[in-house]
Amino acid sequence: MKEKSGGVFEELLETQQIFDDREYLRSSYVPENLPHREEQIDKLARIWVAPLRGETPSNVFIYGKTGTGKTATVKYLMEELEGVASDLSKEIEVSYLNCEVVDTKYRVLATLANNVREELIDGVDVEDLSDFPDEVPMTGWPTDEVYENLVELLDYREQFIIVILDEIDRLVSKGTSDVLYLLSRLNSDLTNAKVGVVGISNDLEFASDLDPRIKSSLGEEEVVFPPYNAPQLEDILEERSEKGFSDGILEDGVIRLCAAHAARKHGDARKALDMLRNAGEIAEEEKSKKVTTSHVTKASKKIERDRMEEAVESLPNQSKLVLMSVLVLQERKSSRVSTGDIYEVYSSLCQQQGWEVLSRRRVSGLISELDMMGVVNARVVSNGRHGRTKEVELKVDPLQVRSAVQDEIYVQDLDSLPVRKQKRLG
DNA sequence: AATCCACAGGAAGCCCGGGAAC
DNA sequence: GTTCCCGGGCTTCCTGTGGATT
Repeated sequence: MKEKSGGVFEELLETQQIFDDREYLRSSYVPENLPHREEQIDKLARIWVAPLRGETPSNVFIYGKTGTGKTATVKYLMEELEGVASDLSKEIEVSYLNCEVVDTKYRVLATLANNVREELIDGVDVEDLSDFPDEVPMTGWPTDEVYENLVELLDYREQFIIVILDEIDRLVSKGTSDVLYLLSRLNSDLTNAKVGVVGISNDLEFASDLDPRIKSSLGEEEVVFPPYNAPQLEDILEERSEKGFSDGILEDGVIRLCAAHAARKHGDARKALDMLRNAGEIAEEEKSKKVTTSHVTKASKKIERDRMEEAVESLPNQSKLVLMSVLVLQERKSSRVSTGDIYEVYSSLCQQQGWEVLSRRRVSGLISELDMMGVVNARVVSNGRHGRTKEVELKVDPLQVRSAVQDEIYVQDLDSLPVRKQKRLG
């Protein structure tokens, strides 16, 4: 190995360092300073100071779209809270659940119980362990027994527990909102401990189809995180890039461009950061001395491409076949692809694969779905006597479609596919 | 003005797999 | 285990429609 020094690694070391520490440029990183969230932080801090004073904290609903800093703000405040609590030797525990993963009544209660149990084991002498309720298995117990177990664990000592339910709207849409009812009245079953519930939702409307009792009890306080505008995003990016990038590596306008892109996409700070980091990575690959706006443009395209590729790959097989039909038709006779054309090609492709042929109605629906995803562009046009149809146009790179689709589908002999006689138009 | 094409897209109901309740 | 229920994918049937053609 030694004689090879001077090779790859040294070369890499000699080139200009783009990143100082790219961790700061990831959206998962929780910064200690959250620009333009002073109002929300202030409001939440007022709520969560309660347990430090020995009072029960109010339950809170937090609303805001993705990338508006909800989770980061809450995590930051919780760290602070736990820090201050241990200074004052108060028992305050935080239990964080992501409801996208923990998405049933049983799992919420079980995960919560096990979290509480773990904290408890850390907090008290190990010899007491035999008194503890058992660990809840991830399946098997009746739900009410899990609940009793949880209550027992919570009440084991005087303490405050803050339960954070991230992506809480997932619970409601899956119809498991009765667990929220249980949580909302948890305090009435407790004597030593007090629980505060924090619900974080991407969906601003989600509370509207919630049982009014749950709504009023869990939503005692509401905090809204509005989307960032472009200047605010710039501030955030500025702050992160100071730590994340080497000094002076960013060309003027790079941050502004990233912010502008993301501001157009609903003020999503996560997207803005991804774009900035990607731009840096592209600059690094190109061994560039600076990160320029053209790197940002490339990053933006790359992100879009990756998104599309993932979308196409994760499509159900039937949809892939429909997409393939659009591709075939477009290559064959260029543009002006109509639903009827697609259906014919689709059904023969289907037979070729030995698959069931879906109905016209369904295929029409699948085309609409592809349209909504942005994989194709479909618009309804009327050709007078020749009827109304959708004109479909591929919106992604044909090569991408090919590579994504070919894993599952082997298309043989495209020339044998039917082509409808070209009708006269205009 | 009336006709009629080639679909769009809504409504209702079927089927099937999986999870909860019995 | 069985039964029940639910949601999603799908079909069938249907009504609606913009504008070239008659």
